[in-house]
Amino acid sequence: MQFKLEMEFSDKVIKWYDKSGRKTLPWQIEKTPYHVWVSEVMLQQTQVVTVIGYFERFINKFPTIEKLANAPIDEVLHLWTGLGYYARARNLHKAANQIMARYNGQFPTEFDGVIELPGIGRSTAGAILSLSMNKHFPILDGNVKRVLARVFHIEGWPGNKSIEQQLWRLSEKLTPKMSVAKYNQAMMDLGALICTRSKPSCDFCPLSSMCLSYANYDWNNYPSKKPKKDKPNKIEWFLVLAKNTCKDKNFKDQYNSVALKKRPDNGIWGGLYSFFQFSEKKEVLEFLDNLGFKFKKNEQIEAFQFMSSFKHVFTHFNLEVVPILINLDRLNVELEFENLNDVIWYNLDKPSEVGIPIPVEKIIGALRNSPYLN
DNA sequence: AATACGTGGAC
DNA sequence: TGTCCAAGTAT
Repeated sequence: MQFKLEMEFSDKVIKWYDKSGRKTLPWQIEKTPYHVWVSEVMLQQTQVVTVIGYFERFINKFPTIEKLANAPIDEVLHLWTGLGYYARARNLHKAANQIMARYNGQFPTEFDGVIELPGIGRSTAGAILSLSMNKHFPILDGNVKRVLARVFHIEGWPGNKSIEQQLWRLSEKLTPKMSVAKYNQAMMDLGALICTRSKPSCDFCPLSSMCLSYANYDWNNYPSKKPKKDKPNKIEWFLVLAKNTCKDKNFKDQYNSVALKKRPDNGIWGGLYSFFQFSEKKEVLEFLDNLGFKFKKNEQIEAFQFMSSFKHVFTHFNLEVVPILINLDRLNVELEFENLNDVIWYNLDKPSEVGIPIPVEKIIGALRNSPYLN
């Protein structure tokens, strides 16, 4: 009895995929473990339309696991700039090196070996093994969760451990022995194209005849919403130290450069290059003092140039960014950073290939397109 | 178990 | 304009 329902479920899903599923996304052309791996990681919490360009640039730059493993981490993060969740890029790079060391550059083919790699959890491991090797493993991404929660009326927020466990059991039970690759891809496509978050296209859904949410017209209640939480507001001063700002094109060796510092590998924007950041304004002055950078009172006013502040929204807090520009040329001083680690002079005309957070990109863009540095 | 981790699409 | 949340994982 149960057996029949499961067969019917996967059969309908697979037949729908043959007619209406996606088959020509960039990572579906050569479904190697490497391509599927990179795409699955990029697609974590990120929409397909955003990923496509990043995937193509990434694979073009790092065509093999070996090339990725041997690349400098800054280059990897450069290709990830703007995609967010930068730990994914650091873990990808780390995992590539593990694959070189442990598996001679061949992507592991056993579940235990795959899930051991940093940045790969149960769902991503299942996706790689099924999509690229047709191995029998279930997946449970946001799409599958939504489809299953609606069809079977699974109550509760899937972020809740026990709810997630229920969904995993369902996914295990429904995943067919045959055609796993097609079935898993079909479930993701079904969630992305038909069983969408809002206004699902139930008229075109192969599962409508067995869907409890369709029968009750209550798809909006499944899956349950995430509990709301207050987002704190934070403010951060970005110190923009600029030098060599001569714009005379006939004068060689004159560049527009700003100082950027590599952030620690853990925490927000880990491994990316940002301006010196301070949560208190007075810390900016203390920092300059410590560099031996003494201001006279009136000099300070001339030296500081407040650029337009702006808001940047994260998942878990709102950030107001206040860029403070100091044009070192005007002060006729030279700051030495020899005593500071991980500082680069980022040339606005010849950008370094490093990872840059979006707010830093915005400030750099403003410098390029405005008279700030003239 | 709950929280940290980015950015942008959709409505 | 604000809200939700997208092919999740690590700690």
